[in-house]
Amino acid sequence: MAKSIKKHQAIITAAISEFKQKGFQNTSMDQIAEAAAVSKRTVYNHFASKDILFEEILKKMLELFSSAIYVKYQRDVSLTMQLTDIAKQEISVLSEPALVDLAKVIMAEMINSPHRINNMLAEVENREGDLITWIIDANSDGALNVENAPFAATQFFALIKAFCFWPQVVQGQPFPEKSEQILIINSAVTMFLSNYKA
Amino acid sequence: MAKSIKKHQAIITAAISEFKQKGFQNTSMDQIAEAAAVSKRTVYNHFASKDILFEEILKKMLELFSSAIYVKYQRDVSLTMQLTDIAKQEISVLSEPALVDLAKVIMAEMINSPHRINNMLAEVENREGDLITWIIDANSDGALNVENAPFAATQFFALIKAFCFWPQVVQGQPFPEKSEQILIINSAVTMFLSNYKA
DNA sequence: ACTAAAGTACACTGATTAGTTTACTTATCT
DNA sequence: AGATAAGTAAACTAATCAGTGTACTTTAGT
Repeated sequence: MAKSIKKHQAIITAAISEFKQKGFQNTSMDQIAEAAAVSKRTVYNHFASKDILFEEILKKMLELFSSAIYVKYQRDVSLTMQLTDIAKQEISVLSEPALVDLAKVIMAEMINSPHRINNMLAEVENREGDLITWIIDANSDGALNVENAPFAATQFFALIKAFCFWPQVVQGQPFPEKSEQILIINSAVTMFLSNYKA
Repeated sequence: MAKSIKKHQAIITAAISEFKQKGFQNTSMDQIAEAAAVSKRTVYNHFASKDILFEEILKKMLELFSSAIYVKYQRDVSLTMQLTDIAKQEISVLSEPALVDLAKVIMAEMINSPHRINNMLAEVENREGDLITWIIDANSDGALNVENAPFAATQFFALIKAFCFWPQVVQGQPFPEKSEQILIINSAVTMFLSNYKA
């Protein structure tokens, strides 16, 4: 039943588009149905309620961004290069417009249903795990001098997100140009290493 | 007419309390009236519409946080001490629960009325101005070596807000203890200076 | 071609809510 | 005390919206 799948997709696509324009609360099921060029009844045949539709969409969008950062500490590669690589990977994730959309939708729902939101946003936020293990490895190799790896990881990402995430989410600012990205990354890496290099 | 003023205050207090619990959209005027122990008609006699009530409250809350950071670059005081002082002032502002409430309410409205929200949040966010001038002064005194003062100021505050603002707003985490605050501040100051000290 | 699943159009319920009206009561000021 | 400004209670309007029921049509698989 290819038709059914197509309709299903159309509903999801339309709902994402509407939600990110107006938020969850301000989007009616009638609007979604119309945007999807589908009858309202069909929307309800695919998704039992507005809440279920919302959660399935959040889940779907989250999957897009659950990819881990690929890093492994390498003794024979300069710390600067390794950290730069990590930063670049993070920026390439943050630069997805869909991620900003997701973050906005989630933020807008924060007050209304914090329970539903918290885990999800934590997941988007917590791409720090891989950096933490990298730091620990570099540390036990004697290359870094970090007492608190999670703390340091948060600091490193903070130096990136201050330019490449929060301004976009909160103030709708455009994502920094490539040249600015390089500045941001280099400065974060230098700052981090000038403080934590063993 | 002291009575009238009291009612006015009660409405504002109740509205703030309701908004921060449920957001703007999810709070009805009946609920506000009830929480203020006031008739609904009285609410409308004081505030012509729900939107006007909302904007007046946002204005009022913002005033609470428009205080500038008090800093002036001093050649004869160590950079570490001066920066630590700046960080402490920033943290004391961020630690106000009312600020987090305000930020949450604003975030929740972001999608629905970005125009209304943008300037306001920019104001809450932009406490950086004073640090920028401090950096410029320190720079021309030869104590720092910063090419881009606003950029550096953003970095410095990012190192604080990553622990003392965003986790509270987004995930409802508790504000760090005094002992943690000291760690955060010291680490931010050290990191900043180890990179930018002339 | 036939059948079953899927989709449609549309009217409907029930709940919520911003904002109003009205007839009445309570404070405040002189 | 009497006039006036403010507050109250409760019913009401008009709109929106989630979700349902139904009778009908389209599509897909065999």
